[in-house]
Amino acid sequence: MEKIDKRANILEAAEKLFIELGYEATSTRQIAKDAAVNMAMINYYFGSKDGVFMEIMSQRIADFNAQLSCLDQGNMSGMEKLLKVIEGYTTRILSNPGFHKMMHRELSMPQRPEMFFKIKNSMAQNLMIIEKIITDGITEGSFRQVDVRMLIATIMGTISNVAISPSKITSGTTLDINNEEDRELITIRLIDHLKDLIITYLTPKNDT
Amino acid sequence: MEKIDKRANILEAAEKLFIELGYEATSTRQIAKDAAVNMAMINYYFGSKDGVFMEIMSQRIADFNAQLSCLDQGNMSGMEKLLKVIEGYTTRILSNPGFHKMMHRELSMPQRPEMFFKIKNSMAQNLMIIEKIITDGITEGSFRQVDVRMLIATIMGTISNVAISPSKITSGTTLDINNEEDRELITIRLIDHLKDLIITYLTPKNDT
DNA sequence: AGAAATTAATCAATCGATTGATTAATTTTG
DNA sequence: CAAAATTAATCAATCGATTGATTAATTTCT
Repeated sequence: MEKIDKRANILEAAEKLFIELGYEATSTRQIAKDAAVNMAMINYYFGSKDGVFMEIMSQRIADFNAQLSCLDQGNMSGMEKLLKVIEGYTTRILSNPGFHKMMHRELSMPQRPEMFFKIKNSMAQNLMIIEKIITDGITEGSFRQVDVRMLIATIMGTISNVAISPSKITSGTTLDINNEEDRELITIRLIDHLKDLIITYLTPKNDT
Repeated sequence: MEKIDKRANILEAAEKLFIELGYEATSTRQIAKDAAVNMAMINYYFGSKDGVFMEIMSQRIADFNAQLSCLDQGNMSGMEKLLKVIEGYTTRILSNPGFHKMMHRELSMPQRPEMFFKIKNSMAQNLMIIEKIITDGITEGSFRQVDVRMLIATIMGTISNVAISPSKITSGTTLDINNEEDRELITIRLIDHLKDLIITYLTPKNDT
């Protein structure tokens, strides 16, 4: 029988190569080879190399957004909401740092405008969720007055930095973000740090 | 007379294209065209496309390190030192966000190992400067006890995020990091934010 | 100084290799 | 048998690099 899903094979092999080599440096021949599939299958299933890329990105982004859209509910306090969202983002992004790396790379080369805007909009959407929570918190006085956009850059930037930068740099000399066990430890450590940072920074000072 | 420096022209045109399109997507033909130079001049002066890229990166990195290596001196307090370094980094990186973008892109594709390690080492060096300041501050009790590496990820990540992400996302709806005037405003805003954040986060709590 | 020799700079043309994509033929499946 | 899936072979286009020839500038020799 050995019925193999060639379509899925292509997606899997392509994602791995795109992450590793980037879009341009990845050839359709290499994708076909790694997927153990004839070259023409790529165009048969996805129309083009671009089609493969779009499919991968769209899937992951949709998946990402779906898992995060259900985080902001419930009658929690502003701080509880914010910490919950941060924890969700961190866990989600660090669960697949390779894809996050690829996404950022793509965002830094606005060559495929369609994909560029898809990523940008996805980010903007997530950003607005956080922005609303912080702004509301400031309005009702439970948060200090801060530069909201810059604070969001701090949150997102910290997560990205841990996900993308060579882990030997970020997390110390021993941990490797590409190792599953280490990644769990890094994730916990990052969440703890962000919580501590946000609580310390946003909690109003009790003046006399 | 009109003696033009073709070598410099090539470097300038190439950097612009590398930033905009990425290494792979930039053709030597386009570089030659934009530099108003014959194709063969690229190989004549730099040996190869890779040679051009290496030259650009090496120059910028050396320049960057030179400008920053002189920041950590003087008999300032730990906090003063740290804020000074952060201000220096921010100013320097935001003065050329395009290059920073390209550097991160390159760091996410370890295809040219030589360049990868050059960038990595440059970053590691800068990282160690900050780490020492923070660690010393913690030891002597002027800083709170925090996860140093993660805090560095926050500092670097925040700066990178502002430099790299589409500015409409980071800095609000009106500012554009590619506009010179806006960039100045963003730089000031980012420095203010980081100072506020770091001071708030690292200043020991005055318990009862 | 001036002719001769040497080096540096520049060019058009083209190389072989590789790219993404397509075709036409074949096999598998329902 | 007909539709879908798969293959090998091939397409034009583009890639980075190199060639041999030509011109401009510099150095050497007398």
